[in-house]
Amino acid sequence: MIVRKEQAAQTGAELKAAAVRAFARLGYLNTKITDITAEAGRAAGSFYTHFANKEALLEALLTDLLAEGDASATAPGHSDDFRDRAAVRYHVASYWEFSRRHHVVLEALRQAAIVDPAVARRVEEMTEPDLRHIADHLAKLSLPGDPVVVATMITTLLGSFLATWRGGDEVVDTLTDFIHAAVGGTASPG
Amino acid sequence: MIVRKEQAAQTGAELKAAAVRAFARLGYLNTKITDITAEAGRAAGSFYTHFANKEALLEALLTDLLAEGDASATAPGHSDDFRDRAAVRYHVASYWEFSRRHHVVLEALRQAAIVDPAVARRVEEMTEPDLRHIADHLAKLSLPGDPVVVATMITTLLGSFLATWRGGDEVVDTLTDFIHAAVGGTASPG
DNA sequence: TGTACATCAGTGAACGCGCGTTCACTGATGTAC
DNA sequence: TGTACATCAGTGAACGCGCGTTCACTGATGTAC
Repeated sequence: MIVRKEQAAQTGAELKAAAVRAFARLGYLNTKITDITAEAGRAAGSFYTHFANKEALLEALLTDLLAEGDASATAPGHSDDFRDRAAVRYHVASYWEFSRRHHVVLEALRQAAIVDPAVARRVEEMTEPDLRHIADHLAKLSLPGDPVVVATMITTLLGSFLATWRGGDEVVDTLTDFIHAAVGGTASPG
Repeated sequence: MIVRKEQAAQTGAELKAAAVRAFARLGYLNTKITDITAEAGRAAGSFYTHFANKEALLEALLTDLLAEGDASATAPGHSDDFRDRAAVRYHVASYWEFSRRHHVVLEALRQAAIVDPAVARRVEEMTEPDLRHIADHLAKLSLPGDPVVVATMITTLLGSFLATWRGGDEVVDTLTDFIHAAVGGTASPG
């Protein structure tokens, strides 16, 4: 039998889920190890059977997130001409959906990055492909500024705006219009 | 004589200046009281002659910042029609200049806000007039979205982008073009 | 299948480090007369 | 102006709280024979 291993994995998963709930309630930086174990209904010491420390748990959550991201990443071919409003909307909507699903972990990463430069670098590396992706799309347009700078503006705008905004889907359209117009897209009838 | 009082005020000012240097080097959240006093070349206990705690010192820095802000706030009349590129640039440049001068304190406030909801509220209150100011300008335009939402996008973009970007003045122009185009301004020759 | 021993997830009290904060003390500045 | 006392900024060692982390212990699961 391998019941014992499965039990342990299960407890580890429960601790991660409890951590996400605790982070959502208290914020990553304010969450103590005992907040997590209490949320999971376990003893304090139990935490260290599964994770070396709070940062290692966050790393595990990041791994889960990236695994899911990769699964849905290479989506069906989409237009990459940002003069086309639909192309912009596709990207904004993807980003929005991802942000909405994972906002607790993303916010936790942001907070961890503030205190720990190593995490900051990690988050940057993680964000870099997105940036490159968008910059590549932008390179085809005739922009007033460096494509990388404009791409940084767009990801910054999406990242921090979606992180804080507690609105509905109409924001996706407003963001789309904003960015579409900003990169010189043709006016849309809608 | 009032030498003693002056001396104390002087030391208090030195501690604030040392704190800003320490925050710049370590980040607000990572800075310990003794980092500040060491930076100022004083004993640890000296701190409490001037401030109740680290947050009180930050509040003092905020007061200084607001005082300076008010002094230069009501600048000579500027165009408030955002279809006019010069009007947009004026606002972006003001924001940029302010951000650049005070980025350490602004970043410290951001960090403090993460850990303490009371500070978060304070920062929001402090930012609110700016938001209203911009929203008012935008209300005159025919935008695709709610002016307040668009204004939030603009301040979010400026705030977080300028906070992280270590570039020169050419960014002001890129940001101006980005925002100007986004709010539907007419194309500019420059 | 049963017994004796080994392993290991989980427990929770205790330990100890880091750091904010205090406090008895010093020496210089201010005040009273 | 001089003396005696009061005040107060500044010192730095010590205190103590909060919390991350450890560790001896338990009881259940797994293994050997």
